[in-house]
Amino acid sequence: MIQHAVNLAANRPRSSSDFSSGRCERHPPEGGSFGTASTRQISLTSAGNTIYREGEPCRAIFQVAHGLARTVKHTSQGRRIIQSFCMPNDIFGMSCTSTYMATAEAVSDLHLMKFEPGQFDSWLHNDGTFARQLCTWLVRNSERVEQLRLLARGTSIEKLSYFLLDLAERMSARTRVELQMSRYDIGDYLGLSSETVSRAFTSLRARGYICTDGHIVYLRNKSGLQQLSMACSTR
Amino acid sequence: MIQHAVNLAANRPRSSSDFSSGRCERHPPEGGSFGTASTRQISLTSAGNTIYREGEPCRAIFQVAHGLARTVKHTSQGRRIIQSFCMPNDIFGMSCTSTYMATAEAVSDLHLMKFEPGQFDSWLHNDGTFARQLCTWLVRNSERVEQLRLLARGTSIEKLSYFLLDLAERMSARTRVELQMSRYDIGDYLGLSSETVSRAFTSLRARGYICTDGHIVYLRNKSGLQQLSMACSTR
DNA sequence: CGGCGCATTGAAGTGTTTCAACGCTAGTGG
DNA sequence: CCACTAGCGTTGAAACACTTCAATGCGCCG
Repeated sequence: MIQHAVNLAANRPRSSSDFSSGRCERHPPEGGSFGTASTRQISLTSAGNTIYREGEPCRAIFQVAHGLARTVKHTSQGRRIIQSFCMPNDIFGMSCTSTYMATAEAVSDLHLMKFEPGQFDSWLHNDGTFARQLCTWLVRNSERVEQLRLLARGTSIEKLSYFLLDLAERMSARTRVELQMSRYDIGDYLGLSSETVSRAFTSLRARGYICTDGHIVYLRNKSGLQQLSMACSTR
Repeated sequence: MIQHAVNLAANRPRSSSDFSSGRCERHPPEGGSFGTASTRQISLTSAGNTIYREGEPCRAIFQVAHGLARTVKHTSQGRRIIQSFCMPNDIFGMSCTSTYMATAEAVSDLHLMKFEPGQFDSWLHNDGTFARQLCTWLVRNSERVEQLRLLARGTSIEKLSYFLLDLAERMSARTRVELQMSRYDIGDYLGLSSETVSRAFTSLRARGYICTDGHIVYLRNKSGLQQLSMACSTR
């Protein structure tokens, strides 16, 4: 069934969920865990490297241990969309076909846990707790992707506000957010050009909502950002 | 875990998959099925009715037997987004919280199968085949939602072309598609205003790619439509 | 028959993209 | 060691697409 690959890690479950240890927000552990020491392999990848390409047979499912990965798709006409940024604990590489549905790349230097795709089927079939955790993860993931669709009608500034707040939350950061990705990446994630993203940054800076220092962003007025992002979110 | 509600039925699995009978595209039945006669209840709802509202406690998970439903969300500022159109065999009403994450409404007169949400957990926990089918469904659903995100950068005409082809495929229609939803619905699904949708229809009509007769659309040049939709899809 | 909702079309306004230019930084090779 | 190059971020200006507001026509239903 779930043989392997489509990206699940589109978004990490909010706040403190930790799939690999069997914990899940609002759903405390009930035993069981995502893989065992014997099935895990840690691999290192450096920034810019491709982990796998869309269409390749799935040889592994990954979970980020450290660093940032992205999964990307290209339309037939060459437009690029970033499907997800994968942060520590995020899973990617699952699919309901036998090939990867997106390309995965290391944004920064990366520590990855690797799982045998074949294991998933048997865990799913034999371990009820695992199955429920995975399904919860999948449903939550759907919700996050849906949230991204809600952004569709918003302005670039609203989208960027949402993006920054979301990033801060996923990184468990209060006000200091390190952007490891480029403006192009952000644009391809939010459905904007890199120039528009840049202008949105400038605008938020001019309003005093954020200030930037290289790749670090300081959220100076979170409630202001929240108000902006409200326009395109349900929270 | 999956207690009940977020809409899963964002999109029905491509072509002939039939979740309820245990069949799934590319994944033939392996026994087990989605519910049994004893757990099913058929309910009827007429066009325009609300099936449940966002935020309500989930009392049931639904599968469309006949007709069309939609699930909608509203941003904090009142913008409406249609999350999914649910066609026969589509499932909706699942969530990883105990409340519905979207509102479900009947677009046309509707026959629904109702399932006890509590059952899901126990099936998931005890029936490995059910778990794998559900997870496959969820992953496939994620892929479809991702596809909708790919549309983000396309023009209104490209989006509408994709929408019409997708609808035809889901309805197993060759060239004759009955639109049960309004221009507003289509707009809120594709992230466009109803006027822009209307203009896109006019444009496709002018090119001779489609012709319309009331709520019926005839696809006159499918390869032309495909070429247009290519810009914002991966197929 | 009147009223209402939906579809269509026009025109003006707005936001984003595209093309272009420039500064900055980091990495490279002479 | 330093110029050189390449890539990224920023900003400007023009072009483009979509939205918004407005008006009209149509079909349906009470």
